[in-house]
Amino acid sequence: MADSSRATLIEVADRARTSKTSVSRFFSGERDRLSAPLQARIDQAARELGYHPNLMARGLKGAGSKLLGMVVADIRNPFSVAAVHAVERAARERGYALIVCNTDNDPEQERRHLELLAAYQVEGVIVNAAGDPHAQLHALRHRGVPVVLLDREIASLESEAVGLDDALAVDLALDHLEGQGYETLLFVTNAPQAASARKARLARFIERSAKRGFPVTTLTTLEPAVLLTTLGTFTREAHETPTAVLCANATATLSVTQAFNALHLPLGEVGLLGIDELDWCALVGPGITTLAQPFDAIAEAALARLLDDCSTPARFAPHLIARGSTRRPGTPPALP
Amino acid sequence: MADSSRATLIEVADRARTSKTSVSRFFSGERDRLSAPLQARIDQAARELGYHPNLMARGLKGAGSKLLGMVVADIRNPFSVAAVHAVERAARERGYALIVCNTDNDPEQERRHLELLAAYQVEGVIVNAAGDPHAQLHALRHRGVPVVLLDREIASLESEAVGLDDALAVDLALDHLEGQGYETLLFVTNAPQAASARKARLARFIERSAKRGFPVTTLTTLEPAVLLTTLGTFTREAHETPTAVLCANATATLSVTQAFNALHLPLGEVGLLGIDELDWCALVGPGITTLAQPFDAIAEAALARLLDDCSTPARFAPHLIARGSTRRPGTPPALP
DNA sequence: ATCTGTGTTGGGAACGTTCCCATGACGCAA
DNA sequence: TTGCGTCATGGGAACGTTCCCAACACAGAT
Repeated sequence: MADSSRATLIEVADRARTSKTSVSRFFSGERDRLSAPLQARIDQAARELGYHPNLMARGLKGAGSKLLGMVVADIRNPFSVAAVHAVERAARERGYALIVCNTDNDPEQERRHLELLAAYQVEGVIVNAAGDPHAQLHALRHRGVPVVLLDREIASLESEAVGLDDALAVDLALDHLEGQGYETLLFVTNAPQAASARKARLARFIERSAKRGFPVTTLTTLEPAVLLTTLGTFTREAHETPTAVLCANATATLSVTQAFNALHLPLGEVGLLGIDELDWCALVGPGITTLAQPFDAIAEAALARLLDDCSTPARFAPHLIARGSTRRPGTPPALP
Repeated sequence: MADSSRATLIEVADRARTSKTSVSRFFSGERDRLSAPLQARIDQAARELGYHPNLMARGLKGAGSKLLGMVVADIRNPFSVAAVHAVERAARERGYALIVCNTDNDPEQERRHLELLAAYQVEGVIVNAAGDPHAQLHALRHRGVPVVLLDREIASLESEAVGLDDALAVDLALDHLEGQGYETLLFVTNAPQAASARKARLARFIERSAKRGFPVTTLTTLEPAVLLTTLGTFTREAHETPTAVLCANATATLSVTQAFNALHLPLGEVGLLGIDELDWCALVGPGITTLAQPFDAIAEAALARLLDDCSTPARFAPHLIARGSTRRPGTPPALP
């Protein structure tokens, strides 16, 4: 049975003694237009032949490919993993498959991948941009393929971005750190470059810090040597007031934690708060306080924009997970 | 310019005053069969029209779809992330795109995804199986679509598995732990069930331990409550000899580390070694010793089997990364 | 001068589907 | 009876490619 090597619509039609049109209808949701006996015959014939529609052929002839594309800047980044997971899940629930492409932060790869996705007639693309491939994105858009930007904006397509509310995230972080008694703050991020979320967070930090009248200290590299010396002098110079470090994202949190380790900085006495929750944050020393992103909501919103193009909210609030790294010695645990 | 909304082969041909055949050749690697002036004309016409081949159409007409499918059991598992990253990269280098599907360990999803991939005419499938979808796999195989199993074997397709050399990994772990002076060992894994790698590692641990004459202690759940009590009594009862815990994979390492934390077990004094390297392993206490998998080699081998079907080695040796968690107090650091 | 080979080009038929339109059959109002 | 919607079905032309085969030109060998 089930010689499934290549059953086609026509073979099913022949076996069910009907026409390809009817079989096509049967498999593309117009089943109710067929009489009961015919439906039964088709169903049986298809089952016997192990028939499954060829989605390439379907995609060719105008009908939707039921494919979505997702381009991520670095799939090993925990942020991307969480995002991919959430998006895949949301897509699946809507009957779409997801082609995931990784660019390793290479704009050239990004361009190539976008062209590839276009070539596969995807019905929508979610981009976590590494560069600024506006040519490719506009081409897609112009073809009628909707595009949603995740976490990183691009100047020419600003309106379509979905992601964390960066300003709010920084505000929450500062409120928490201030509430815990930290006064001198250092903001650490990897080079902002084209990544708009990093830029937005950095800008907000500078703006808010200035407004509070605190000295504004930022570091925009994760280069280990620089990080070590900066962190070293920062904590030494400011040691008369409680100091803390705010990390702009998962990558920064990892590097900074490594630096804390190398310098034997006492977590908590020197505060540490990271944007992005990671599964090891609870494990290091007294635990690292983080702001977690609501990925399911973000993914859901991205798909809604893509497919239903109802304009769901685009910016989401993070969730504070308070741990020991922002509890100064002798201070009671923060209330939940 | 670049009204790329839907340029087709024929439009390019018309504009270049030639035939679709020539344009087709130009875009499918037979460029050198065309005279230089013709090539130039086609190139210019295509560029002006912003033409890109429609891969759906190409995939339809027998020619390869240049698509590969990958089904992973849990994309949030660091193992899967590393595997996906390596496979995507290797695939890209060979000119293939990768559809990544996540099953969240649900056999039903797995079946669905395999059927989906078949429907997209993928040219090969890499499966990190959650269940035992042998019907779907055989159907694919029978259709001429090669299948490679990653990390988890399936009884009926045993020959095609690629992954870590589980027995060797356990042996290396035991050698290292023994060399560091640990005598009483506990092996922790999530429930083996259908996951053959877990089973293989567990079996090897039992076999080797028995051969050495040590008591064989294993735990096959990561349920926090059970883990805590087991770990507690294990370290208490055996405290006259140096004890250590061996974790079967990344997930186990995470859970066990959490338990160590909760119980305030001193890392190193109680040994800890995990199979699978994780980016936070260097950060927890004195660092956690791990056995890293050579993902690039594994991915390369998987693709080689898939596409060139040369039978490259199927089992790979892990790489020991010795850290503080397997260094007993008063012992000098292990030699590299 | 004719034959044969090689290199370049084009025409037409697939591939498996969807979709437009045509065909009957049937029931019901005129 | 005729006329006319409605329902169930089928035939054929797309969709954008690739690939087989034919055609032609031009070289060198006979």
